[in-house]
Amino acid sequence: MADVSANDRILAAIRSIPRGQVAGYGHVAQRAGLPGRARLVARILSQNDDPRLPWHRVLRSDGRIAMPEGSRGYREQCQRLRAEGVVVENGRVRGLAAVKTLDEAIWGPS
DNA sequence: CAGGTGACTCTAC
DNA sequence: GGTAGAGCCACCT
Repeated sequence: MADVSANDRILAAIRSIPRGQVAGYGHVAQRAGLPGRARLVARILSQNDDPRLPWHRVLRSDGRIAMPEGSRGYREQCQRLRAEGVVVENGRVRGLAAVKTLDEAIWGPS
């Protein structure tokens, strides 16, 4: 059990996302040491139970909300992002490119 | 063990 | 920028 569960690593990666910032599933997965497991991240979030987990900061590679429009989580995510200063337009997030550029500035070039 | 599903990603048209 | 097809991994029936 010496290894930390991938689940916890993913949660930690999401937790390390600064407020007002957003990240992609693939990005989070890679940061958690699980390249290509973006689907796993999605599953974790769908099963997660932690209300203080900034899951709303996790978006798709297209910078879009990762759920059906009109869904309850969809509205919640959109509202929370706006509350943090993130610009959301038509289910899409603006400034995603800036995030990609700052991704190394946030987590470090390693 | 096989088949189906999902808060995904990539490439091609 | 949108749509379509294939690839991917973990979980459920």
